[in-house]
Amino acid sequence: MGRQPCCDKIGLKRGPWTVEEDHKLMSFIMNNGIQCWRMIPKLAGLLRCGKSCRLRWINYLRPDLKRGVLSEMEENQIIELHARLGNRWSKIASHFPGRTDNEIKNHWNTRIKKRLKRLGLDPITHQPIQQKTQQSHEEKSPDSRNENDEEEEIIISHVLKDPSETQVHTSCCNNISTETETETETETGTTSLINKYEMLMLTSNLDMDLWMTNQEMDSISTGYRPSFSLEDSVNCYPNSSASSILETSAPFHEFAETADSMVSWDFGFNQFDQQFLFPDTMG
DNA sequence: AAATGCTTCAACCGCTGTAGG
DNA sequence: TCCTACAGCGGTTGAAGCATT
Repeated sequence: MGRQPCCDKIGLKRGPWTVEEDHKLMSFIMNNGIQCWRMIPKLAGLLRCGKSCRLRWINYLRPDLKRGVLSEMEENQIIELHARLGNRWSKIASHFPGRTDNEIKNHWNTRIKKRLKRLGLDPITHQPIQQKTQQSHEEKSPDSRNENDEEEEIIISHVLKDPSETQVHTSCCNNISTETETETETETGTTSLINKYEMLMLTSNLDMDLWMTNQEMDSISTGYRPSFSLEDSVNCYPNSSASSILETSAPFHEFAETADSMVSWDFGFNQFDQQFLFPDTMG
């Protein structure tokens, strides 16, 4: 006989998570860690399947998540990594501490894909769509070219570069500006999300000290450091309430200071997930 | 103000590799 | 060795919000 089924799917809740559910899941994980996703909804008093809990934690509740719009540099790095790795979102996400594969995948499908198409590049092969590119260039007289055109050319030449030229890429990314729409249009959503998160943190009776201690101990025992820089997170929201999260949450601030000394950034979420195992706190 | 279309992204679905029984 | 659960992954969906008519 094999294992017990993951969930019978009868009487389980689906759809968007409520604040109460988030609170329950977050409190449980903060205090007990993660050992078996199947057991978590039962132990936490949630009418969800373990898979749903896992997804909610990874994509939304994890305290090290970097919230807010992806930076220009991140976006260009995604393009480069996608050219090298294809649709391997988790691999790509592993290069962006605090970003989830789902987030990057969504960003790719909703923004970058369109951007590349607009630039005359095939989003799958990253090669120019020859006819269209030629045609569009012929249609434009030299006078009609604007700054965006120049910027697009920089991106095209950049994407077509040998992917191994990462160093060149990184420095060149700093000069590439994406569409101005991105910054402002997501501001409202981001602020709302941060406010929700802030409320969750403040209303949750979370043992952050225990959490931080476990993080510290685990990193010592495994030699692994968490992939997290709150400084980076704050940079995403220069005028939002994110900074107030730091101010009102001392453990986070301490964590940020610890994170400042981190050296290695290149590891995946698989490793990240491992650090949430707290064997000493599980029954 | 209402209707319609578009965009975004959280959440689900189904598949795969791995490992337990 | 086989069966099955589990974790993780990528593709897809649909609700909600926003923009346009």
